[in-house]
Amino acid sequence: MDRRRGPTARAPLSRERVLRSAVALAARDGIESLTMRKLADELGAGAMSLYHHVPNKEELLDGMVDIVFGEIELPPTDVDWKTAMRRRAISTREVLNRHRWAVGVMESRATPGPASFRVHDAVLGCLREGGFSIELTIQAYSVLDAYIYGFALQEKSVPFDDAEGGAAVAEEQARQFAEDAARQQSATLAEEFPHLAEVVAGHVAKVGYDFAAAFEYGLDLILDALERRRDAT
Amino acid sequence: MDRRRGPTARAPLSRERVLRSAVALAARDGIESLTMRKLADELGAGAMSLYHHVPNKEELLDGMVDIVFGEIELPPTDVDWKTAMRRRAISTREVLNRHRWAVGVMESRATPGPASFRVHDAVLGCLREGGFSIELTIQAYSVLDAYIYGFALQEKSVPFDDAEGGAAVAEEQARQFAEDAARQQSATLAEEFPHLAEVVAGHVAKVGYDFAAAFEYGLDLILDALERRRDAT
DNA sequence: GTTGTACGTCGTACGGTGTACGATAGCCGT
DNA sequence: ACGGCTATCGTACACCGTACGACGTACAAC
Repeated sequence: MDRRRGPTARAPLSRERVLRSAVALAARDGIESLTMRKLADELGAGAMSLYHHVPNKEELLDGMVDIVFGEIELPPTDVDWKTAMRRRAISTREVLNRHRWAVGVMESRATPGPASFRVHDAVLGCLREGGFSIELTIQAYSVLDAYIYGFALQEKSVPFDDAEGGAAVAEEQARQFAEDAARQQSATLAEEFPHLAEVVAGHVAKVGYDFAAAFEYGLDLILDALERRRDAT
Repeated sequence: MDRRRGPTARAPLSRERVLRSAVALAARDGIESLTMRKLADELGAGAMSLYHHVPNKEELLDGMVDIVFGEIELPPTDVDWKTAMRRRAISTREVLNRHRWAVGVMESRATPGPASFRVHDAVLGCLREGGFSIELTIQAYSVLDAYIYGFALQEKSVPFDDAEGGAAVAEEQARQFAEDAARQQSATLAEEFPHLAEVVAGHVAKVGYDFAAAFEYGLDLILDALERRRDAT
């Protein structure tokens, strides 16, 4: 059969096309249903054809992660370090939120790609030019990235997106837990975990929880603290 | 055959025993080789027997995570909030480091167990009694946990444990990357990513990288910043 | 002591996974 | 025209989670 011409023609496979299709498939159906066979179907190809453009599934995931890194906005160079880092942090959260699977697969993946190197380098450069010593730059980088990825990790394991949904889910979860507690002889939620109950029932369920706002609050807290460390001594 | 007496006797299965064996197996052989069959072998039982004590593998993982949470030291109540949170944060990092797989499986797992509730409640209580408002307590909890888990996540994806190993690996990685760059027409690492090169070659490779120290530096930075926020207004 | 029943155990089997291997078919330099 | 090269893909294998049903045994009722 002719693979290049005619109405049944198909664009030729390539590493780029394979990776982009994989990202799209993961976005649409979730990472756990990203299968070599499904991915090949998506591309109108046989499963084994993929292995001519990607050595194995591990490296496929590596490549996907690097595509995600490529979507992160580099810290702008025409503003002060603080707003540059702020922009880049917010962009990173947005990207990790758009590709929720990415946080999960980044862990256990030790070989970063070029896009990853690019943002690491830009961030370090931004801090150095902002007047941070090498030691402080390393620390700042460590704290910021830990916070960003950790926040994305928490956010990922929560089944809602907006503040109102947060309130609803919190209420539901509290109700269900109280039910569980009632089923056995144990005390109710409010009795056994009073502080948790106070927070959930007394605040989150009332005003909801805005992830974006919470993220920026913590981010500014860290940025301010870093600035103080930089100006000390 | 007699399963209860004689030299071939074997302790009866139970949810507790299954979970503990699973944690041990994951610690020994890595989480990716934790298989229902292997776990059953480990317990001297058939694979399907496990399903009478655990509904499926997902809930097996949930149970394992809760065992890990149970190892986290609760914030002590006889010291001020700051040292209590410090102790608990360091303990959490140690536990997540002892069970590297835990960070990876926590994500995507949305139903927390009793041990998890216990530490959440204790942390919230510690902050509330430390004089934080409900809103600030939620923020503090969010920032701290994001930092702790994010740090553990970064640490996990690094193949060494101590500072000297860090220096060695950094050097090796830099060398390998330079080699990759040389193989194509592209510039060398130092030319393309100057800030990265500066940090890796100029500092990490020289003095090494001490994860524990870095963690505590960032932790104190955050704790100090939280204290300032609490005392403001 | 007998028997009915419920439960813990496990052999087998099914559908799904990643991927090794070898056959095939089109392209290009000669 | 033709021989190598490379991309494609059908088939097969080992391994995974787990549904199903047979089997042995503990225990309560009689």
